[in-house]
Amino acid sequence: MGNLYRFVEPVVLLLLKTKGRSYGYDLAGDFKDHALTDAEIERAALYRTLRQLEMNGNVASEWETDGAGPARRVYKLTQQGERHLEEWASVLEHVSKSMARFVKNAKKSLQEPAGKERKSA
Amino acid sequence: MGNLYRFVEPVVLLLLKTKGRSYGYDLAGDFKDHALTDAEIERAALYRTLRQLEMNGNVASEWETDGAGPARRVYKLTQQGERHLEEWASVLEHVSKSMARFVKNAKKSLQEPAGKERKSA
DNA sequence: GGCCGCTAGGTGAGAAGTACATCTATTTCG
DNA sequence: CGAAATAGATGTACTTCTCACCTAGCGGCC
Repeated sequence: MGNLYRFVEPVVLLLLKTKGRSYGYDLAGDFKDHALTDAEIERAALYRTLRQLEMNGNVASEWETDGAGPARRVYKLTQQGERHLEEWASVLEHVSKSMARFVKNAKKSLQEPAGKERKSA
Repeated sequence: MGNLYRFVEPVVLLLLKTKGRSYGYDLAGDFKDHALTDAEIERAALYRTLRQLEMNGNVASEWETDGAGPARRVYKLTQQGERHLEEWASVLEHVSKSMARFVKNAKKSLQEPAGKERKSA
């Protein structure tokens, strides 16, 4: 189904909520487990999503220079971001149910052995 | 979540499967009931989706000039289209479950009264 | 007849979103 | 030193989406 930035956003929000604080490279690793798509490709989406989330006040970041390796931009959820996650959850709950309903109907229709869809012949 | 041609496609496929045969304007009416978005906007998506589906051999069309009003381009599902619907069903089943899982986790995380996400203070 | 409104199908074009490649820099390890 | 891992980011061509807009047939009504 492709990458869909729109779906990267809620996952980032949830990961930050459960992890408390994290940074891009680390989150990229977690995405590999949640694995809905290519990890290679998510990277660009991930970094841009994080910055966009910060622009909108849903996360806040600060540089962390101590510890090993290059500096990391560490993010955490703001209160607004938490509300945003709630919104996402309710949107996705609705979408999920719609899809489940669709699947149920599709399966039912497909089961019918070339019946219903004949042209009233 | 916007319009998403990608989601117009499976719904069209299913509608054609259950209705047997139909045309753009008629399908647009059905979308109003499935009502996830603006009916005004779906229109463009719908017509383009139908043509694209035909290009890919998932539906076949013919003009119907009899009956009242302007001519209609009437579509029906091909066998390939039926398989395509099956594929969609299995993709959406998976996505639906992923989303449900996400929602469950999000709710659980959000419930915790400012617990887990503290910075080990 | 002239006009409105419903039915019907369609397109142009700018905005938004996406995919992939590529770049910089720091640190660690052999 | 040079390669690999860590870390953050962007350029850009491409696809998809949105919205406004267009053509045309037919029915009814004044």
